[in-house]
Amino acid sequence: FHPDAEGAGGESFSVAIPPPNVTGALHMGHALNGSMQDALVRMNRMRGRKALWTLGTDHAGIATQAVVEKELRTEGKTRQELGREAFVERVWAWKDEYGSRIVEQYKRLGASCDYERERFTLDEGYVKAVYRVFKQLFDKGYIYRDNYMVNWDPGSHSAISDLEVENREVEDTLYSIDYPVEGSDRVLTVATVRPETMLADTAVAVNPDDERYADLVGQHCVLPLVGRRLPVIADEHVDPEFGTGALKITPGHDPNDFEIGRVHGLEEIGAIGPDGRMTEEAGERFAGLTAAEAQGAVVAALREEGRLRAEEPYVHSVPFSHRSGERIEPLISLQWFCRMDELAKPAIEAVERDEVRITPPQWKRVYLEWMREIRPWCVSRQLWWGHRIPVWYCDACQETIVAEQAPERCGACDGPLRQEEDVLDTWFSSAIWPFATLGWPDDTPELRSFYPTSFLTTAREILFLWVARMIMTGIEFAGDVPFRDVYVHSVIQARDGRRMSKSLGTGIDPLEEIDRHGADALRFGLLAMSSTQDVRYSDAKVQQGRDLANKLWNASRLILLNADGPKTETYPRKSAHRPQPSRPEDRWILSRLERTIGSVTAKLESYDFAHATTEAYSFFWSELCDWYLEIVKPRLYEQEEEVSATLLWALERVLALLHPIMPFVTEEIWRYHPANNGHLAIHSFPEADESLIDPEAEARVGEGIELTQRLRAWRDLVEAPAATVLPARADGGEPQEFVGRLARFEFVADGGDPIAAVGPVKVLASAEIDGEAVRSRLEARREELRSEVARAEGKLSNEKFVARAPAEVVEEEREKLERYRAELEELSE
RNA sequence: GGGCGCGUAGCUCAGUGGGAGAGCGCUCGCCUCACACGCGAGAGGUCGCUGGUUCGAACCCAGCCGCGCCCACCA
Repeated sequence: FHPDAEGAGGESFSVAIPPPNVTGALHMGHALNGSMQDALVRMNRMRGRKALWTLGTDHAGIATQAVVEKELRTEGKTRQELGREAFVERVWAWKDEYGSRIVEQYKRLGASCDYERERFTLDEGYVKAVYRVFKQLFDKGYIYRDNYMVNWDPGSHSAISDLEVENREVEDTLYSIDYPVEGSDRVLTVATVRPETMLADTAVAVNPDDERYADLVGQHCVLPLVGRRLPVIADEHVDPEFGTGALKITPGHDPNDFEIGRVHGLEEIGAIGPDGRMTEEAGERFAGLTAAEAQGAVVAALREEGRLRAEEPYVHSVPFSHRSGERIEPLISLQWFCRMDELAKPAIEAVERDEVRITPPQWKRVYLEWMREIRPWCVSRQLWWGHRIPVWYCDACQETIVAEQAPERCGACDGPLRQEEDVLDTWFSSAIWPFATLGWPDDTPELRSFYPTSFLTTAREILFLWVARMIMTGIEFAGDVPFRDVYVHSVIQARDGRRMSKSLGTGIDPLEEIDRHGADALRFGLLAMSSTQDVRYSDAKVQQGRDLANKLWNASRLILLNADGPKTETYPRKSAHRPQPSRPEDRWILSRLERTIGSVTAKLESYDFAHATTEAYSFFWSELCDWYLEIVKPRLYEQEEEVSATLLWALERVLALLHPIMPFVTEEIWRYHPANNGHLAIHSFPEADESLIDPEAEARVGEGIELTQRLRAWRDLVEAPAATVLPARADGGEPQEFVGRLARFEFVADGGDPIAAVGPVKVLASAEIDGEAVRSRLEARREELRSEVARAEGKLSNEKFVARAPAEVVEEEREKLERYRAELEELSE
């Protein structure tokens, strides 16, 4: 799993794993995603490509800091008490102890990652890459610092990006509050679900076309409880239909109002602080209260003053932190931002031109639409765990220095420097994962050999958060797209159709499933149930995988213990060589095998894992085991050479074909195969051999199989005892040998009058058969045939059908009619 | 508010213009010397509803009903 870094990118096959959080445990999403990546990595490795699957973990700023802070709390400590340096040391200690857990779990899944090249988003070389990127973006003028409205997460005490916010429906109370108009007895009634934010109001807005208030624009209201004069402004954002058509403007605590405020040059007041408590700006009465407490107090005060016009329940969507689950507090703060528009341009073109192909294709449009309206990215976080932003301030001369390495003193005044306290958004570092893991910014052999990577599999939820950003940084910094293909896979839901989630208790632990059924079973099951649309987790599919592993083992045992003579020598013994059998059944299985190889391979290559797995399954189970092995058992027991060669060859190819999906059991069986000359993981992957495709043998054996099935069905219908061999006569040539053996019929030259006809076979009378059952069976079949004949005749007597349907369809219908008529004729004798 | 997707056998899902499929479950018969995690044979579906296009519709089009997801600054 550790390929040499040599040669150009085109000769290799490389994949960068979506780095799991160091705090994480393997969940079903990892397991599915890992199964897909491993299937393709293993297939390409077997094909002789230099296959690198880079593994690593993400430092996951908020999540990891939260875990360690929780640990501290149980000791009665806080991170503030510990101080930044000691706290960060503590997190590293935690990482050293627990950070490899998820890596070990990937091993249990069978992921063929390069465990010797494991990376971490905070390891030394990676930090260098992050700082280089920050510096270059700053120098280009993309990164800047600004006071701006951000999503403040009171849970993690940090700003978070728009993409880390989720909206939930919440029932709040909508309060209507009267704002008296200065120098008049009129009032403007405004509506709000957050009355406490009124303390930071700096205007009231109405729609410019709203005639009701036209005369008030330019006048002032007086803010109740506070007494501040608020200008009445006109702005198109105000919907005259909503409430009274008057909107309180709180630029400090509402994203909409912030925009309006900037346009109108309004004052921005912060009445709620980063700790979620009211600030001095809220006034003496409220300062220090939590926002929720303040809400109660403000409402009570308004009620007392008679300003509260109405209260009504109101359902609307409210932003919550995806990280901490707490309600977002929009507020203005000084943060670092990254302009995205310039970076987005080439990333849009790359996808438009299919330099990055997105599968399934509908996601291409979703990506493009989002990218075309991309907004600045707030990249700073008020955390301690992460990449501390490489910016230094000189308090003496107000100089700001951005550098990849810590400068000693201020370049301008030689004064002392202090580094920015904030760290970078975790996604800032994961955005450069595909090339930073390969050693960028150094020109390493790995980078030359393995960049760009071959493909990325992902759930759609991180298409914007991660995938889009990797495309942008890849083009900007590594000079090429980070991957050629993006496959957006389905989400595996809980058994009841809900999301799998820890908080809902709906998660299914893949490691428990591995314990229960084996990693191969889980991998098979996940691939079989996956598709492009969401599916419920299916225990049955995993069990199907387990059953397949078992079947592989047992069928292999039958073959390996009997083929090719007694096994006393150690392997490698005799190679499985390409057989050239003469019997139709041998040629049949080889033909079916090669077709399956071609089809399964094509499906794996196009990310159609569900069909690839089930097709391989049904070939192996139904055709190879149920039919071929049963057909050839007598020859196999005699260790006949031709059947041995055919079976060993087929087994080798089936094991190799299935290895990318079920690596453990196939590798283990391979140890016993006489052609073994090393690990199956690096054995060659089968390529469909067209010369073995044999339509003639397929047709001939197909007939035998059909006849066998009809004979067996007939036996069941007439309730013939299972073990009894029934006498029969075949007019016009005896069927293939296996038909009689597998259906338990004995063909005799003569033997009296037939009691029934099953295709070309005449069943003869015998003591075990109930004559009445035979007669009713015959009648049932005649009825079936009469209805088929009627259906075909009806179709063919439709002049329009005959005239307009394609000739071969009409011809097919005629042939069917002939066949059914002939059989009916026969049975009517 | 905009966008995407789904509704097919009891369950979970394939099938996207020419006679309805898989796995599980169910019924019947089999401990047949690889496998009972098995073998053989079956039952089971007006393909959400209503219209339309077509010689022909689960499949294409329109509308309706039900469900899910993503995006979005109406207090």
